[in-house]
Amino acid sequence: MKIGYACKTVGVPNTEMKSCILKNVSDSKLMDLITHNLDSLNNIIDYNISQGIPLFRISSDLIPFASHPVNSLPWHEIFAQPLADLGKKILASRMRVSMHPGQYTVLNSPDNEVTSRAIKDLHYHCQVLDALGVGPEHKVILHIGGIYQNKRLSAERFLCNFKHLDKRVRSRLVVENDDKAYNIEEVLDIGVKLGVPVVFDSLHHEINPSPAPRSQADWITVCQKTWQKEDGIPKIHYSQQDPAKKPGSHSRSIGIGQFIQFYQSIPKENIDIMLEVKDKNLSAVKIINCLCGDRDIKTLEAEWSRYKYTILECSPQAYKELRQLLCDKSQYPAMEFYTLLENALNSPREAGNCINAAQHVWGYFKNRATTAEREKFMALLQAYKLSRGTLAAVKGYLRKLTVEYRQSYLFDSYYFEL
DNA sequence: TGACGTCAAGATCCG
DNA sequence: CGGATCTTGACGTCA
Repeated sequence: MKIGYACKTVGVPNTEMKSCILKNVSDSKLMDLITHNLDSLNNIIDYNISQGIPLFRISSDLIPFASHPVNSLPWHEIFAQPLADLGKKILASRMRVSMHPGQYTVLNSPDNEVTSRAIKDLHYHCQVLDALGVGPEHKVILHIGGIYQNKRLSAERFLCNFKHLDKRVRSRLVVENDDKAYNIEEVLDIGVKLGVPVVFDSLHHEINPSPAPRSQADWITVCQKTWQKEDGIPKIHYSQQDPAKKPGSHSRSIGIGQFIQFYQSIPKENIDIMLEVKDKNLSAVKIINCLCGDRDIKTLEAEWSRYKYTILECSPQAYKELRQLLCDKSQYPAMEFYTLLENALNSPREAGNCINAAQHVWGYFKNRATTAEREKFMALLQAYKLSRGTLAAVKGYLRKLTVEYRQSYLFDSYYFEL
């Protein structure tokens, strides 16, 4: 079983995808952006390997305006070598990758212009995976689309348009239930008719369930049967509702307790789980560390080193408890560790604790900073204390010092992200 | 016509 | 001038 995350990282340097707006597009701009994005993707892959994250969705932003007429670059040829090298690295580490066009790629639209753009976009996504040289088990995930007053006819239009896609594209496509229009039963009907694998999305299913009285585990089992040998291990999407936001909004992090409850209810074999969550790789590492019995305390210590200043900000009490939890080097208390972390991160932050944490971080610089830097930090901190300045300004300055003085321990910390 | 989702790019404001 | 903060963009559907 593989656990992974989608598109971007949190707290990993040099991994961002860059783009530009349409009116600023030029060949040279696109060349720069693609060069940068491929470098970022390479850094993401390296990070995934270093953390033992075996499943990853590549961002559609990799090639800006890829399926737009404004991009006429033969990027596929120009960047053939770096793409092939990336693919080799992915395969050598046994990582599984995927891509997922967004809600605006609609194959079943009655508007021919829309479907024609969708076809181009699907072609682009497959082209990336082809250029990487990865097999057909590295998938492109697609939703069915709109309803247009008649779901039956709209589903038939999907079937018809799908059958006209390139064979290469068809061999990579999988379909997924969405949170508004097509529930899992309807997607399964389409998937079975086309011989296309179906991805079960847990949160979409909770919001837009099929009326049929089946459990999530049952639907997953049915979906698993739509995956053939060449499609690889059946995959599902898992996410949790953000309690403060509208239905369908992904949670800040994956609650480990709720995840384990779900995990215990589903088939353990023959399944990969893609997490969709705001804290991205952080939740993936958390889940993997909790499911992996053979990791040791050093793994948690490395995690602690990245979370500690944020925890100090949230709750000095939790900070103490977590330090104590990691004292016994013969244990591997992953569940307790992450449960404590989650509780702390979910608690509201008090200014006093934030100031305390900032002063701890300042400790890295106080013996090497110039007088001007010291005065600047003190001024920002004082302004925050008096509600005349923001914590963001204080932390922004600490981040700047972190880069200037190359404090790698802080640079790898989530203090500036969480 | 605007909300929806996404979040960096771009624009503007501020000291 | 640099940094902080606000607005726009790019996509298609639906109310």
